[in-house]
Amino acid sequence: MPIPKDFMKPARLSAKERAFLQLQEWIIDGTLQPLEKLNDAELATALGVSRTPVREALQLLNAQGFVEMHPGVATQVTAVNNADVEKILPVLAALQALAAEEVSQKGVTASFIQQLRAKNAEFALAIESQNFYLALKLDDELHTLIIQEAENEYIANPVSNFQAHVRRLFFHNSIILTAQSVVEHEKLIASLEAQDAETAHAITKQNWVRATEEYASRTK
Amino acid sequence: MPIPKDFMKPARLSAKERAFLQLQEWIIDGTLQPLEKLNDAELATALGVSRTPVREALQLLNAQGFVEMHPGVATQVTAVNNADVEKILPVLAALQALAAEEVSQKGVTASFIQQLRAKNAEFALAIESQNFYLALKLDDELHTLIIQEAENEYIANPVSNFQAHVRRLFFHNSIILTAQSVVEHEKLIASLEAQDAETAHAITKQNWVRATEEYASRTK
DNA sequence: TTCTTATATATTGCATACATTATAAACTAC
DNA sequence: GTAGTTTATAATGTATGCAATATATAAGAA
Repeated sequence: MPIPKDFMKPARLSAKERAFLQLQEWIIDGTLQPLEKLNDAELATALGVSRTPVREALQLLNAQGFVEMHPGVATQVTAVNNADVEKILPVLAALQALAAEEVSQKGVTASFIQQLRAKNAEFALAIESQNFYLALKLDDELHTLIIQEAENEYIANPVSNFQAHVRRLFFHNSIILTAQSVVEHEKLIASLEAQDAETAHAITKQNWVRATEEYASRTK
Repeated sequence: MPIPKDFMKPARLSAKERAFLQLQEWIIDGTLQPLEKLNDAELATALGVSRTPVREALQLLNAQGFVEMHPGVATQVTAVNNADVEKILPVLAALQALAAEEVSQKGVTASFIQQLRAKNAEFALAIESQNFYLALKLDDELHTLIIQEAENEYIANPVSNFQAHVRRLFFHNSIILTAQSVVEHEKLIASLEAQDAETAHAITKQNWVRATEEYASRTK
């Protein structure tokens, strides 16, 4: 019986990876608050490992913009500026729109379209039941499906980083999702199906731009 | 006499930062060839430091896509796929175009426009004298000026990473620059001056898309 | 011979001790 | 009392030793 390789991999995570994932989660969900001091020795004992893997994880989080390092002074969680919604979402929109455009040009299979529709149906249910965190997660997954299809890691990597930042903004009450997204998703899927790259691009961008504007109007 | 803060900073770089910058440079300019094995102990002695800062630098390079790590086996320089030009440039174009759009909407000062024109003049000279590496560097600097003006680190960070990858592709003879860019830059500057966001966006995108197409046509 | 199993080796991963740096407190000189 | 200097402390940065892992080699049994 052939065992899929991918199944074996997650079995053993290195201490560094565990530390990274745990700290990132804590920063995103607010367990570790913005500007909170991160003493590596303290974190090491808390995570049951030595300082080395903790420091390595902190440096990666620093590269991702979740942690600020001041050599010889302190390491701390970065601040959360709610106004950053207006900085991130346009970039996320541009990248996701580019992916949609590329996928549309390449052409798609029927089963891929079916996957998207299924995910959008789940998304609609989550919105309807006002489970907004689940909705955000499903929205991410829907766009990630498209990005994986684009097979462009230069899009996929920054997008996955931005999604993490968006999740943190969500936990700090900076983002809202509405039923309007369900309609937009369906339009997006239809344009992919019709290989209409221009519309696919436009709709994807509109999807996040609208969210940005909703944020802006709420804060006025 | 007030000494500018920024002047003091580069004076002392940590061993990790020195290792990172040196290794990145070596990977970009081909001193360290694609797929070359990177033994951290070896690199440590070569750089006159211990394994720790070297390993930290390698992990950052891994996050940036310059290094591949296979735990317990080997660490090596990532491969260079010349076809990646067609993956990176559209993304770089999309991000730089977004920056140009934002700057255009915000409005610009006369001195900023003057800076851009000066840089483009240098760029034109470099192209004319067929100093293509200098030209690439000046092109980067021109677009970086615009990106700094946009004040959006979610654009600036991935772009600076992509520029590093593009420089590596240049050293592996995957990219060419032509005098056409000089004309496009001038059009871009004019559209920024006129606060024409749409044109600024379109020109910036065209600037790299054309380079991509030139690459594609050369490889056929 | 061929497949299996030990074993040796090389590499990365982790833990810990030490060095360096930056800040704040205490102390001295004026 | 205040300014400047010294000293103490706490944090990060670096070096080194050891552990764990993966691969290749060699040995042994079928």
